[in-house]
Amino acid sequence: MNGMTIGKVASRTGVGIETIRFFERQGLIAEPARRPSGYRDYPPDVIERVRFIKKAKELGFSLREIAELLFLRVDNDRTCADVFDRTTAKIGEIEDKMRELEHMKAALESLASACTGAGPTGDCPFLEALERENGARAHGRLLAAKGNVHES
Amino acid sequence: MNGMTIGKVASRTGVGIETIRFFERQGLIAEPARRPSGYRDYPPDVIERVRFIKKAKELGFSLREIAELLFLRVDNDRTCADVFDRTTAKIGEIEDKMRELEHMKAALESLASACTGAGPTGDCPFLEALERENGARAHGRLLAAKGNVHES
DNA sequence: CTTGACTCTGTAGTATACTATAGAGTATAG
DNA sequence: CTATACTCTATAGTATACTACAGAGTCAAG
Repeated sequence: MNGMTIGKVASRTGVGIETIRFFERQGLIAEPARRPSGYRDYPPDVIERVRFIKKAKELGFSLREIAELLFLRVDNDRTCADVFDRTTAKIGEIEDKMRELEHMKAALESLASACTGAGPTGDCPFLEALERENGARAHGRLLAAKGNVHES
Repeated sequence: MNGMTIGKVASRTGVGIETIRFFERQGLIAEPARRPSGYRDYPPDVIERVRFIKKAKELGFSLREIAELLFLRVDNDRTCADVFDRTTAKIGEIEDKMRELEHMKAALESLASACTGAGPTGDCPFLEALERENGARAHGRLLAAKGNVHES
């Protein structure tokens, strides 16, 4: 029984044929079996893998980082504790991203509600809304993610 | 009195001098005032702006998208309703990113807990964990974000 | 058994986002 | 004053992630 050709994978994932071959060269997807003709013959699970790569890129992960996620496993080189550490580190990175997104979302919501009410106040309403969020955070909650504010 | 030189902005934001000039050429930060020497003279709020650009990039926004966020405002070209629409669209994009991140986080947590227990099961434990999450979602919650699964 | 769509390898080109360098002027500590 | 650090413009180079050929072979409907 044959699997999918590269064109099928491309159309089912919304990723170009050239890009899929590129991912293969970069080691992000395994070299597939070949048909007698030399055509690549993909197993079904390549679809999930390509879709994951696509999504992760949209979330700001580089192909190198995506490879790290994809190769998180216990094997000859990595102990279970090592994988656990890397995994929790990745979880931390993701939580950071989520916090920043939540922050941006709050700023945009503030901007949207300000818009329905009064007009613009300053030069960059979005950054002002973000600042209001920063202020709210500093007083009410975490205070994190403000960077080093002191002079050098 | 004088504001900051470009080197100060660079050290306080963790962004290179060349990159700040690049952001200026791209229109992401306004051309600053100049000192008699020709040196750029930045107001304090450029710090927040550069930090925002840096963070937004880490969240997978392109410089073009970041510019769109930065220029969300009511002016001669844009009505209030237009800004409201764009803002809510951006909020939607952010919510999508957050959902994906939550999904990845759950997969990684599943991977971390599986690791402390039994050994690896298949070729790519991470994608398997992600699949388990997909399954859980399809049965318990949203069912969204699975893409088009049907044949073409 | 041909014709049009698909795939192969290899190489080259593009877009985005920096990053480095040259050559000259400016600022400031000692 | 002068040495060293900083900044200027302009241009060129790099890394990442594709994207587009060229030229040849393969597949599948009619």
